[in-house]
Order: sequence, then structure tokens, then C-alpha cells
Amino acid sequence: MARGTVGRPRDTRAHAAILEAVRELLTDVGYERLTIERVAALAGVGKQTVYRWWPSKSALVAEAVLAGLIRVDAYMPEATGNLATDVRAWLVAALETQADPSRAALVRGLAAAAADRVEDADRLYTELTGPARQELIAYLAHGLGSGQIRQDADLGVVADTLAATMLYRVLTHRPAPTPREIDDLVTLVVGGIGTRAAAT
Amino acid sequence: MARGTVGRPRDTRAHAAILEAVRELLTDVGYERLTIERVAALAGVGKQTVYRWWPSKSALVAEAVLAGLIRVDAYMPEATGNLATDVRAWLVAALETQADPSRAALVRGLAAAAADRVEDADRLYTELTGPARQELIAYLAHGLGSGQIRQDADLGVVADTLAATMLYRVLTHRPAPTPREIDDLVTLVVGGIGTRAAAT
Amino acid sequence: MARGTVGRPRDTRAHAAILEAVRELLTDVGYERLTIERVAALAGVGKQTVYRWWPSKSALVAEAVLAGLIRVDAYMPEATGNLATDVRAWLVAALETQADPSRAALVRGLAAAAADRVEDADRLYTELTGPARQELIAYLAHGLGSGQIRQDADLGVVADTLAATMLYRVLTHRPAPTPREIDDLVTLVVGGIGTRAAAT
Amino acid sequence: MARGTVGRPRDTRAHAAILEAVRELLTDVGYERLTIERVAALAGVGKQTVYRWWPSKSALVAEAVLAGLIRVDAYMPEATGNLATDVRAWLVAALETQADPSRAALVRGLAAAAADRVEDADRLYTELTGPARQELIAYLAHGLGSGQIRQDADLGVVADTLAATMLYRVLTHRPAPTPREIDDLVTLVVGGIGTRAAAT
DNA sequence: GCATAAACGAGACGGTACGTCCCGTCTTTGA
DNA sequence: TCAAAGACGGGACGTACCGTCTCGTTTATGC
Repeated sequence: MARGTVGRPRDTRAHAAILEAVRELLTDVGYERLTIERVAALAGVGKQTVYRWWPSKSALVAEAVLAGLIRVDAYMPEATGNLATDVRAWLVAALETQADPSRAALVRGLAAAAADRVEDADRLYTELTGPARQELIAYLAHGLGSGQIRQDADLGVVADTLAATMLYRVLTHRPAPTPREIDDLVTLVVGGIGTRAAAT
Repeated sequence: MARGTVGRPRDTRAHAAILEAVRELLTDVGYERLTIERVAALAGVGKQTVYRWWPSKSALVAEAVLAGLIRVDAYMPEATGNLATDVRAWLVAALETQADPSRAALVRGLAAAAADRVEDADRLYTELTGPARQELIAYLAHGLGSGQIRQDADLGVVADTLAATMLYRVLTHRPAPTPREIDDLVTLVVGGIGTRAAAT
Repeated sequence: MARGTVGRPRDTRAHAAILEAVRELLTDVGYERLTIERVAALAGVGKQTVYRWWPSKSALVAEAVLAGLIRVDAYMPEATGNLATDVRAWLVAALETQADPSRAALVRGLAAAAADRVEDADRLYTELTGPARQELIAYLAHGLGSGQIRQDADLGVVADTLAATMLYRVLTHRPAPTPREIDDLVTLVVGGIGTRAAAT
Repeated sequence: MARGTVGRPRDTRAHAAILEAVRELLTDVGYERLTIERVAALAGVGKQTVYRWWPSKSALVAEAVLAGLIRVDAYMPEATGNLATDVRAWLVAALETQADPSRAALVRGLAAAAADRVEDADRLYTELTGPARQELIAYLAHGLGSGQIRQDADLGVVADTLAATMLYRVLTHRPAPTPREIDDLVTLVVGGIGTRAAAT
């Protein structure tokens, strides 16, 4: 007999309400002042229902944030094959997404959760930046065509650098970058690739 | 009579012991489980003595971390004037410094403090990365000589990118980069400057 | 159509297992730390099966205790007609019964249940001491013969006094009384009756 | 240096407020529904202040009840030397005291605490009935004069019997006894002493 | 023999209270 | 006047049970 079907089944609405409450509190009061009791109260749920499914505040926040961020699909323009143009387009789109204050709050919440639970900080950031990184690499590779350069390595460095820079901006509450700053960053990154490509 | 000098003077040893206790606890148990009571107990000090001088846990941690990091003077090799060589030398020296686990714990503690108090996250990161940024810019500028390029802007982007990348590595518990990865990063950054310099 | 016989009939083994589990827990951990969940787990029964048949912990304990105590039939010696001898014989037999630690635990459990539910404290004690009281009165009356004294009133007082004294001993964890103490109690009680008989 | 005087001294008003709150709750809702949180809230005190000074609910209740009962000084009439008269006078005075519903609630609370913590049930009842027992023995002995009988043993049995009977009445919510019942009890108890005295 | 109906085990649910830790404040003694 | 000690009112922790509520399953009755 299947063991998984014994007893009252899990209430999926309660599950969803908890994650939504976490995101709401993250935006409203931040990670430190988010408490399990407030989450439960806001979700209209018993405390034990939270503890039954998540072992800690940081794990709860991690799942809520990652689930919340994944729901948001970034608009991605067509790749043109011109590296500078494409990098700038991706960067502008990504910055626009980040401009949403509640999204920034979620990212900051995840950073706090990672600081809290050192043991899975790595995993959290991987899950956070991984999809964007893959997407960016695919986007640029498609635009560039094939055979030009050691794309995998180079584009990996580019993607990491851009991810790090954007995370840094969020964590430090930097205002949106000026066009000039965007220019500089694109030039830096694209120039690097160009140089390496020329040298190879 | 001077008002400020009336009564028992502040105990500088208690002050130092508190900051040291904070750093020890950050390394041992992390930001979340660091409490004022533990700090006071570890420092052999009354709780009130902590509250008298610092308004919050995050402020206390911020001061302790910044004071702790500043004490560590990074060894900085002579600039050669070859940009790639100099950037790599600085990067290697910086990575070596970061490799110290307790120093990484301090940086993570500061990140948690910043996540805790959004209002001065900006200031904290500025104080954390500012000196390194200035130092890097001066180091590279000195090596490059003058008049070549729009150094301030270009080097600023380089410095920010490197700072972001190194913070990202610490927060995500990345292992020390391989020589290959260092190569790639140097190429990216230096290539960018070269490109822009050539274009100007 | 008979409404009461439709559906699966009550499981008498579960019923008995629950009561037995209650008695076991009363002996082992006492009334306060006895919980419905522990009872259900120990009886190998779902919680709902307990709640289906008993409205409260105190009602459950009351039934379990009374059922448990009734099962124990006290040995009762032949009445001789000599009041002092008969009272002493009954008292010794009763004290022997009470000496069983698990029986004492049951009585204490009932006292706790009564303290818990004031509204039927009276009923609980009546059901607890009632049978013993009747038995004692009948025993003494039979021994005494008839027509001597206002037996009902006198013997009622005697019975109440003895019941109260024995309950008091159990609740206060008094050690078994010495022969001397038994003597004194018998003398007190019998002397009272004799006096009244003489005076009438 | 005296260790006991370091730090902020205990707040005696909070202490008193807690005990008073316990007594109020015992009267209002009974032992089982009295919770530490309600006590603290009613006393206007933090929960920790309760836990700092009392290890458990039963210990708290025990102290509150005993302190509360001791405060009530029973009126005690002059002893006449006539044993029956004196016993009846004491019994009537004691019954009158017990008639106060809040006092009865306190006694029931103590019984519940004793059932809860078997290990000091003995002590609790001793402290509860001890003073009354001593007082009764002294009262009767003074009235009887000296040299008549083995007073200590006899009066001890009388006192125990009366204490047990009165506790039993409280626990079982018996209504106030009729004059007839009082008569019977006095006769029983006094007759016993008389008999023994005559026999000696 | 097949629908209806109740009892059963399991266990998730919204809650209450537990006893503990820590918050930031206050009140004492001692230097 | 500062500092240690430590008690204070309060908030949140993570756990144990409360009494209720689905589930799938079992065991009876009666059409």
C-alpha cells in the first residue's frame, strides 16, 4: 500500500499562502523583522503548519524567493549578433526587472538567508543567478554565431561578472545606472571578449 | 570645568574587548546567532556598556567588522606599468587575503548587517569596498602613468567590477579561483580598458 | 428502521485498549502529563476514536479509573458481630488494597480529574467511595445485628469518616499506618458508636 | 563581597501581584485552566519573571495558596473545657471559614497541585493542615486540662480525622453540613476520646 | 451482492500554551 | 560618573497537544 496517501493530504492553499506571506513581509519589513509567527498570522495558518514543511526561516525565505523570482519572466529582445548591442540590450532588460522594488527586496532577502545559513549559501546563489546566467550565455552565443572564439569560457566570465555586478547593485541599493555607466560596463565586458578573440 | 571630562572616563579596554568579541562570535556562530548578551558575556562586560555605545546589533557588527578588516594590511606589490601584470598581482594579493576564513566570516557578517539595516547598506558597502577601490585605482593609475586614457572612469568601472566579483565570491563561498579563472578575469578587465583606450 | 445498528459497529478491543492505556499512563506519568495523543498512541488507536467516545480527558480518566477500581474485588472477612474487631478487619483489608501503588495512582488520577472538572467532582467521589461505603455499612450492620442503635446515621458517619481518612492517606502519600495508629482509629470510631448507643 | 546584593533587587510588588493573580485565577477558572501566561498577563508581569522564581505551575500554586490561606485568621472561641462543646465550636468556626467559595477554590487548587506533583504532595498537605491541626490540638488540650488522658495520641487522631473529613467535604463540593450531621460527627469524635479515657 | 453508513488508522489543520532566549531598560552596589 | 550584575516587561522561538477535519480503508446492515 502506498504510504504517501495515508492521512489527510497537505493543504496546497495553505502552502501557497505561506510563501506569498513571506514575500509580502520581505518587501514590507525585511528579512530580520520577518518572523515565523508573522508569516503564519498573515497567511492565516497555524505556526506548526510552517514548521511542518520548512526547517528554518532561511529555508522558508529561500524557497519563497526563488519561487517568486522564477514566476517573473524577463522580456528578452532578439539577439542581433552584434555583441555590444546584445549585451547592452540584455543589461537594460535585466536592470528594468531589478528596478521593481519588491523584486529587489526578494533578492536582498535571499542574501540575508544565505548569510544566515552559510551551509547552503552557495546553492542559493546558484539557484538565483544560474538561470539568468544560462540565459545570458545562450543569448550571446546565439547572437555571435559559432566558431569565433572560446565562447564557453569567455561568456562564462562575462556572465559571472554581470551577475556579480547586478547583485552588488541590489545589495548596496545603488540607484539605476546612468546610460554612461551602462556604456562603460558594456565596453569593459565586450572589449574583453574582443581582445581575447583578437588574441586567439 | 569641561563637561565632557566629568566622571569616570570610558574604559577603552572594554571597548576593544567588545569589538573583538563580536568578531570572534561572527566567525564562530555567524551574524544571526550573535546576540548582545553573548557579546557582553564574552567580553566580560555588562550589557549596558554595549548599549551605551552602539545603538543596534548591526551598527556594532559594522564597526567591529570594518575596524577588523582595516587592521589587516594587504601586501601590495610594486606596480610595473604593465596593466595586465599589475591587475593580476593585485587580484592575487586580494584573493589571498580573502582566503582567510575568519576574514570571509567578517565580510559575510557585514553583508548580514547590511541586509538587516537597509538604510545604511549603501554606506556599509562603501566603507567596505571604498578603500580597496581607491587603492586599486591609485595602484593601476600609478602603473599606467598619466595621459593615456580617461583613467578615472575606466579604472572606476574596473575597480567596481573587481570589487563586485570578489564580494560575490565570498558571499557564495566560492572556492579559490583557478589560475585559469584568474587569467580569464584579468583578460576581460584589461581587454576592456585596452579597447576603450584604443578607441579614444 | 433501527438507526443505531447501521454502519460498522464499535470496536470493543479499541475501547478496552484505550482505558487500559489511560490506567497505564496514570501510573507511569500521572494525570497532568497524560495526554489524549499519548493515550491514542499507546492504545494503537487514532485520536478521533478517543474523541468519538469521551468528551474530555477528565471524563476519560474518570471512566478508566472507576472501571479499573471496580475490577479489583477486595477480600472481605466474615463479620463477627464484635464491632471493634469487625471495623479493624475491614480497615486492614482496605489498607492492604490501597497499598498497591498502581491503585493509589488511579485514585490520585481521579482526584485530579475531579479537581479539573468541578462540576462532577461530587459524582466522581460518590462513585469512588459509594460502593465501599455501602459495603462497609452492610458489613457492620450485619455483624451488629439489629435494633441496637440508630445504625443508619451512626454507621453513615463512621463510613464517611473512614472513607475520608483513607482518601486523605492516599492523596498525602502517607505510609502504611502502624498497628498503633490503626488501634487509635478503631478506638475512636467504635468508641463514638458505643457512646452514642449508651446515650440513646 | 556579598554576592546576594549585586544587581537589581527583586521587585516585591511584582512578586505579590503574581501570587494574587494566581489566587484570582484559581477562584475564577480553576487549576487546569490557569496558565502561566494568564498569570503573567493578569499580574502585569513578563512570563520570565514568573519562571525566574517558581519552577512550575504546581509550585507557584502551592505557594500562592498557602500564603493566601495563612493570611486568613480563623476566629477561635474561648475553650470551655467541655470537650463536646469545644469540638463543636471549633468545627463550626472551621466550617464557616470553608464556606467562603474562594477559600474552597484555593484548597481545591492545592489538591490539584498535589495531584500534579506527587513528590511533594505530602509536604503540601502537611503545610495546609498542619497549622490547623496544631491549633486544634492546643485548643482542645487547653480546654481539657492536663493529666486526664494520653492526649497527644488521642487528640492527634481526632485532629487528623477532622482534617480529613473537612478536606473531603471541600473536594467533593459537599454542601454545608446540617446541625444534625455536625452533631453526629462531634459525638463520634468525642465519644471516641471519652471511651479511651474511660478505658485508661 | 452491492450500495449505504458508520467506525477506524493516519495525519494535516488552525490554534494555545509551554518553557527558553534574548531584547532593550532599569535599578542596585561598588570603584 | 561609569561599570558589573542582574531583574524587569515584552516578543519570538521551536515544541507539544488541543480538538477538528479530511483522507483511504474496513466492517457492518439492508435493499
